[in-house]
Amino acid sequence: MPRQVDHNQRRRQIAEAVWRLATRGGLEDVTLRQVAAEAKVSARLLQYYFGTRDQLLLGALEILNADAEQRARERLAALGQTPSMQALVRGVLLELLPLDEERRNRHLVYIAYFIPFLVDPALAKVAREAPHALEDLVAGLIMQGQELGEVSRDIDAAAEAAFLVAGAEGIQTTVLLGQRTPEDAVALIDHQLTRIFTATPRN
Amino acid sequence: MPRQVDHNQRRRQIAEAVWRLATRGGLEDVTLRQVAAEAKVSARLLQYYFGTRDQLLLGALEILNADAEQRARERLAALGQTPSMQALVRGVLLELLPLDEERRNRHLVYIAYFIPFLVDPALAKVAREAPHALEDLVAGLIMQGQELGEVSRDIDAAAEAAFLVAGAEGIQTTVLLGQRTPEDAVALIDHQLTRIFTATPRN
DNA sequence: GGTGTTATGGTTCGATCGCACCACAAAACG
DNA sequence: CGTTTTGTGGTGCGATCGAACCATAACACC
Repeated sequence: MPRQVDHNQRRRQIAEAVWRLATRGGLEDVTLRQVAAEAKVSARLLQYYFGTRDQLLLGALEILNADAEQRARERLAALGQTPSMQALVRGVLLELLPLDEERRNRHLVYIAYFIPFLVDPALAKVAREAPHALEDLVAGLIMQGQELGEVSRDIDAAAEAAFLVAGAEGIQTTVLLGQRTPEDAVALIDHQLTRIFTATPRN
Repeated sequence: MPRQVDHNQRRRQIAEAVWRLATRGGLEDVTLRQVAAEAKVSARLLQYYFGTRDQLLLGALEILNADAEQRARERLAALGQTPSMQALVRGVLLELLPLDEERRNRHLVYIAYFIPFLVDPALAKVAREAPHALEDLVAGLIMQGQELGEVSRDIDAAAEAAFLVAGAEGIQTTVLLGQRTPEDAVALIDHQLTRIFTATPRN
């Protein structure tokens, strides 16, 4: 029956099984047999599409990252043509929070991968760039806010951006553990945002 | 040769082996045989002192938590008899940062345990209390700072405390990944502290 | 319509896993 | 001094792991 199948779709189907297992029981539960059963394919297919187990884990992560990036872009685009800098920063930070099943699972997968990130050089390279890019993005938005008069000149954009991103990441953890509701998490973010974005746009 | 051995020391010796393996390769590398080899005891001893593998993981975590608590108390006591509220909050937050090998490894162990925390009810109970207690502690210190005039009355103590703890936790992650130096991490914390603790003590 | 390539299922192997079980040495106790 | 308790090593079992291997059905191409 072959040759009419969409390889990307197959890889995605398998990758999603990896995510589900990783969020459910950590990386140690991501065995070839379990993935095969979860994805409802034969174990042989995993080898065919990804090769070894390490390559499977890496491949599944890359697909996840590509997904996350696209979804973030979509959500930011949904803010409209001329959003305020505050709304943009808010959108970026909220992307880090486990506000829906998709984002929750994504962060669980990242946590499951964390230790390998520190050890395996191949994985480390994948992780190195993203977070710093986020900080720079937020810092740039705050500085634009200063240009537009939405943010006081007294604010240290870089320092505040770094702490905002770090804070969102930390809050994410508490939400995952059930120590805080998503609503409280958003409220904490907004509390900091209203502190930083005090001035009214000069326009 | 038995009966003159210190059980607590033996358990600690084994627990330390668990930590080392967990920080090195995640929980999936913490097998009974590996732990036995790392702790330089026979595999049989693990069963004798901890029982099943799950109990071993849980026991090792409890020892780690007890350690962390005692070390934190020591470090806070080292601040002197009448430290300022700002210094106390700083001490608490810095405890969350991987500033030395001990704290770095401790946080790596926590990350390795994170997924099981969400799944296994026995582990979940252990984790549930600690972080919230930290937030309450910091919030209390900030409110004391308001009483003493170190902190403006306009500050929302609870919200700031939550964001400080979350921020410290998020910064910890970036330091572990090598994206930020420990010095930068401390500087970010201090930047927020000097914002909150503006007023001079009324004496 | 053969022929080669692509996609898939099934099976097997050696290693390793958690854990139960057995043997025994040293101390404690009567 | 004998017996019980406590601490330790070794070994074996059933299950499962990752990965290699074999077979073959469906399509592409000529």
